[in-house]
Amino acid sequence: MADEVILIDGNSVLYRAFFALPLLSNDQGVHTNAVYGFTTMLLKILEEKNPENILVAFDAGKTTFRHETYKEYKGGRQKTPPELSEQFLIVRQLLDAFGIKHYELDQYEADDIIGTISKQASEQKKHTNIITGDKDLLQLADDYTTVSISKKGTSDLEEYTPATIPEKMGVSRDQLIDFKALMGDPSDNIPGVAGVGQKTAAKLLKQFDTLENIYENLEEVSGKKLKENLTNHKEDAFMSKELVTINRNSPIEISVEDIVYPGYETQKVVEIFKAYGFNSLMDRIDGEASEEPVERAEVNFQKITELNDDILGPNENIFIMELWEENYHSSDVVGFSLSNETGHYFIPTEVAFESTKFVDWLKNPEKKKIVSDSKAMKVALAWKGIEVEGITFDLLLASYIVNPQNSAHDLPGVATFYGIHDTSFDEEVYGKGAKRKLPEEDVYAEHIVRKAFVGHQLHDILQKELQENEQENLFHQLEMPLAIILGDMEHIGVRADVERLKEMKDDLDLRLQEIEKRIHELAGRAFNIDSPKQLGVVLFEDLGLPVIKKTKTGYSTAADVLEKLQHEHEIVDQILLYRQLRKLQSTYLEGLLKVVHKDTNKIHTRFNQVLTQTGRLSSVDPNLQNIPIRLEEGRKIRQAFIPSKDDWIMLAADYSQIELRVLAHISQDEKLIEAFRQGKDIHTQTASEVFNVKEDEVTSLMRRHAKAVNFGIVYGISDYGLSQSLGISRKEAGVFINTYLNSYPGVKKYMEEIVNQAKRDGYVETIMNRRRYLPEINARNFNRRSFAERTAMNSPIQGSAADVIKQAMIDVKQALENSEINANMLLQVHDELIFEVAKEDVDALKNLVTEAMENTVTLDVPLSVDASFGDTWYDAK
DNA sequence: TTCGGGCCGT
DNA sequence: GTGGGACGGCCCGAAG
Repeated sequence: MADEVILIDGNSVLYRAFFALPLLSNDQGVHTNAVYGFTTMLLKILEEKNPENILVAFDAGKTTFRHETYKEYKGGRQKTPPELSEQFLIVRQLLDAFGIKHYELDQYEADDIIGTISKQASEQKKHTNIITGDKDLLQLADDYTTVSISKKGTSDLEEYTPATIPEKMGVSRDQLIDFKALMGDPSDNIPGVAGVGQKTAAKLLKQFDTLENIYENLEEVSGKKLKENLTNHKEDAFMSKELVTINRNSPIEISVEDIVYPGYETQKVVEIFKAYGFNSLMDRIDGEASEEPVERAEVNFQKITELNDDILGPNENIFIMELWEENYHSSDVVGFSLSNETGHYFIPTEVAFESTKFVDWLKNPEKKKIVSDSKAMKVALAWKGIEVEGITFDLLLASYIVNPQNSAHDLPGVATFYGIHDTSFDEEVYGKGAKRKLPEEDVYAEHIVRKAFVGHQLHDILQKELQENEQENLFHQLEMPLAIILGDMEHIGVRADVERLKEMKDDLDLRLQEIEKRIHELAGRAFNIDSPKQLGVVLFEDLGLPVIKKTKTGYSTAADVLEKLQHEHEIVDQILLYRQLRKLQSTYLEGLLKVVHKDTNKIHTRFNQVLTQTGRLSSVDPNLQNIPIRLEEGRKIRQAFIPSKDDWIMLAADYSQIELRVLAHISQDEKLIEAFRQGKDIHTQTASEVFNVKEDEVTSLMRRHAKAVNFGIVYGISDYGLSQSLGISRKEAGVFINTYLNSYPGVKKYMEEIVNQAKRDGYVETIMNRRRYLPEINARNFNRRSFAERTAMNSPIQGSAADVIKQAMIDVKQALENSEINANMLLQVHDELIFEVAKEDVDALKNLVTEAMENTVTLDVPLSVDASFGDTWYDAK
């Protein structure tokens, strides 16, 4: 019905939404689930009801006039979770953005405000709809007033009118107050009459109509016990009645006329939705208006045709290099932009590279450049033979350090995150997919200039946040220098033995053909083995093998399932072999051949430095951090990674047990520290502790189990996870874990403390102050909370290990530059570094690298590095 | 073009 | 009692 008065019980709706929805949070770790739920409901109401007046009422505070009647009112209530408290502020901001009035009154509850306004409205014969999650408000229903209760805390509303209440509640509208007075309400600590519940209360009211009548005719009440209870708790009953009666004459200072709803301004709502990450709700706000472009600052810029000393004079510059492709090893340059105290400039690519002045400016370390993605810029320019210097601040990298959970790691994304809307997204300017193309120069010139324009603001913001988080060292001393080193490694590349790759591929082609033929024979028909769907039909329908596990879409044909079916049918082994070889073929042999640089036979990966939640790097195009090693067949792929020069060889140096050593250090567990100090085999040592035997009595099975437990500890253990990896029951796994934690009390204490710390601060930290925010650490959903808890345990370990090797890379690089050694650092694979080195320098390099890696940081346990070399990566083992 | 299943690494 | 190892990237087929 249009033109209704809408009255919303803010507290109740927010509470309901909070407990109904998973604990969402926006990019800054602010919880938003309740506000989100509230908003979906609000939008629905605005869409459906088109209200003329609307008010959201809130409870004012802890004490109310009801506490004068009964000081235990609402006593014993659980404290409002802090994740919810913070949302009460947000929801008020949201209402302001919508232009919706909200109101609270000292000493009164939201119910009383709503009761008073709805009384006014009814007297004016206005139709009113009350939205709440609390059935107590049903007493306000009348001929003009409908009460809507949200079901399960969602925006699903159930409407109650005086006509429908008896059916739904078992008593009439007029009896609701007496009903509650008899029953009481444990959640509000309202006593009611002891021994009287819903059924008895309804029965009594059916017979006597009102509370007063019951007491006037007490002798007619059936049941001795009940009569006794009523007599003994008469005071409770009438006090309860007083408590549950909504005050409809509260001294509010607003009236129906004051809560006229003018409609919202789209812009304001868009902003708040963006701020809290309600992207999915964007298209529900007024369609026409929401397409209005955000008002952006006017940016006047100059297109440069000739560089001069004035423009290039200043010492602080925001400098943007726009690349067309993601892969900066091969990308064209779209253009440059520059913003400094003299103005904003677009510099076309040709103008730039033909200008000696500009190239000199790039190379000049005195000319300070604040950039976005320094590694991309450095590598792209390196391919053109230019060594850019003077990069002092990488906006993307800083954004990652300050907010690793923000996945928008391009400049417009970062700007938007901070509420700056003066840039467009690349997709908006260039299009995406097949439609991606370069627009008119004016258009992309402005786009690129705008990126530089917002750089100043972002620089200020990020600098401040780095400082507040005490992450300036992490940023300036670790990540910034590392970006340069990684860029060098990527640009140098790794030489591939293309002939060897081709040989292996041809060989595999033949073998795969044979296996495929054999599988089709065994199946009795041809089908696509690469299709899990078709394979599932063959195995579980045609051949009738037992179904062990299902996936969302059908039968699971994963390796662990197939392994259990090995004895059922000959085809299973063939499929496992096929899978193994097919993986090598497609991902590694064909995959690597595709990315070998034609002229140099080198492979140039890109390390993503701003992606992982833990601080590790990742590697793409190709991923050189997952080249096979476990199975010999796959390991041979490493024979195709060779030095780039004659008489050079490959050297690999890896940290031994770095994560467990980090754990020993962080947890300060005495036994663990001692084990590493004495250079013990840690898995054997663990087995000896957990199984309570002497070290020389540890069997290989014990050691295997202990190793799995150690892994589990590092990953943030769950009994289920361990049971899966060891093929034992969950119970047995649980016993292992407990025994472990009791053997290493320091570790146990760490695990408990880190989870508490995460609950308190909302984040955990590494030894170098790298943060990970854990918004779901207090989630009520077991699953989400458990996951966050494991993450809290794991992230400081994995992340600190990542810090250590990053620092080691910087130290190694520095030591190499100070030496006469001819060598290149080529790859990082989480806990190992790969080099190529002139044969005569190999011993020197081995010493240098081992020394640098082992001493890069001082922990309370020694770090240990194993280094080995050979003619190929394969042989460096 | 996007998603899910599967599988490679630390 | 729940659902469940941590962090990634790339291949493929199938669906949109």
